[in-house]
Amino acid sequence: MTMTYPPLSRDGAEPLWMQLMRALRAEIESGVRGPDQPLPSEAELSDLFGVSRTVVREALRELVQQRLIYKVKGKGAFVAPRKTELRFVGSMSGSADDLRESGRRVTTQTVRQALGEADEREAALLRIPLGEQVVRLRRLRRVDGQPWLLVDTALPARLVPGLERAILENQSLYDVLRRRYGIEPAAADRWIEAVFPNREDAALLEVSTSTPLLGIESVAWLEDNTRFEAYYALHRSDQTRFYVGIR
Amino acid sequence: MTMTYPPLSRDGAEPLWMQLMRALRAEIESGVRGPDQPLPSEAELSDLFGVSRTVVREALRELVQQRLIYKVKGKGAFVAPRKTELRFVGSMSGSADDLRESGRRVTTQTVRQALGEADEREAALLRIPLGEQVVRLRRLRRVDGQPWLLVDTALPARLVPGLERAILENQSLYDVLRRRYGIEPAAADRWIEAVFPNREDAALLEVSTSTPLLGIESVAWLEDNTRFEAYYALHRSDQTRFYVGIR
DNA sequence: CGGGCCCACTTGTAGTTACAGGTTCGAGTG
DNA sequence: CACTCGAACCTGTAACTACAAGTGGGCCCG
Repeated sequence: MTMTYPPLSRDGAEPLWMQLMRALRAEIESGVRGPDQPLPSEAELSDLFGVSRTVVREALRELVQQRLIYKVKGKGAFVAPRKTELRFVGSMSGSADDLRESGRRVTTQTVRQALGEADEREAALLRIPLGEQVVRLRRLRRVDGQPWLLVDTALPARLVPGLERAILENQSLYDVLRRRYGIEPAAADRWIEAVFPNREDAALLEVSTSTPLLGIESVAWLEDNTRFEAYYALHRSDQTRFYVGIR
Repeated sequence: MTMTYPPLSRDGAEPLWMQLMRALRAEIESGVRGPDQPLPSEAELSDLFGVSRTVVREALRELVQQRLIYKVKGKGAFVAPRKTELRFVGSMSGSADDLRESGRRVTTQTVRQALGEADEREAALLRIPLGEQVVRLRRLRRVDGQPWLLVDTALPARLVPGLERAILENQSLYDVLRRRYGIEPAAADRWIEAVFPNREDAALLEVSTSTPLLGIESVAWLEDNTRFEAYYALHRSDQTRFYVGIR
């Protein structure tokens, strides 16, 4: 299997290791090498591409981190099986859609809806400058009349002009984002913790301040890595549980 | 701020970069450097610890990946803001593998390990008849010495003969399942809730019975839909949060 | 006093060498 | 024939050098 590789450019526009990483990734994703098939050794790649082992190792390190390959000391580097790694395939949506399908009556009440300036936490999560305009939403979601979820959402105003005036009652925010702003979520990070609510949140959720709740922080982004939404949700888990599927 | 660092051991038991990474991480997590405060430059660290810049860069790279620091070209490395947000990557595994990679000392203590007959919950989750033999495990996982996770696992004895006698201390259960029984997890469902521990569990986790914990129920299955594992895990979330990446 | 440039310092990239430690496989030995 | 042991090969760790490229402060000049 003697592949012909495009030569690497040494004009300094792009690091050698990145070019090499791309070349190897393209080859792997093309499927030329099956799962668990070995890549050429570092020394061989070094010769093949005319670069130092430093560059080769840097490129392989990146591929390992992307979980496209794995390395075994003393043996070599191998194509990782299951190109779609097992991951949490959670409801990308704010869960409204899923619940609706289950035949329950889901209502969403907007408690607050306003323009504001990003505080430190929002700026960090959304990767925007401190003080940049954001649309803030505080929404209470009920299922069959019972308080379920209290969500504080922040979105960069630049991405969603006019959202501070949109009617969101009983709508899925993700639906609005998709239809009105063409926003297609690509991925998200979420952190889940067990917390107590403060007095105000407890009142809205109709629980005592000593009821343990799920606190869920989330940041979601587009294909191009633009962060478009950050939220913190308080989830009553005394009646139901938060579901995560992994496929 | 002239810190006194413990000297690095050169006996080869642990790579220099990992020792250095640990030393820097301990310092950062102790809080002596505030958020966005600069670390010593690579050259300074090199001198301070008497190692090459190679070792320093390797250690810093690891800390960047753990999101404890960030680097800016031409300026330096800085303590990342956001609290001690220890990373807990959720993939398929029981989290042991992921944590181990982050260079922390993960120990697993088997509190109980026995054969038994499936109760109603286990039978329903595993889709086996009531009373069929199951292997039950109760394991306590510590990270850097601190109790982290208490897991009650049930597996159909038919699928894992002899597991009730296997030595599981400090091993990843998923590793054992894979190597010894050829079990390859294909998917899983998980439900997360916020709960209080009972007295016994609280004692094991070294928290009070009024500390809110994450309760995680999980059932995992093979490609052919055979359920091979059901567990309920209690997760301390006062020190770290449960992370879910959605891609 | 203001502006621009240079220099010192920083991280990033790339090359080199050396050796440690794990894996594989075949030659030689009992 | 089985078994061992070493050679060859692999990745991991560590050292060194060199230069590119970004940052920031201070000095000099107009």
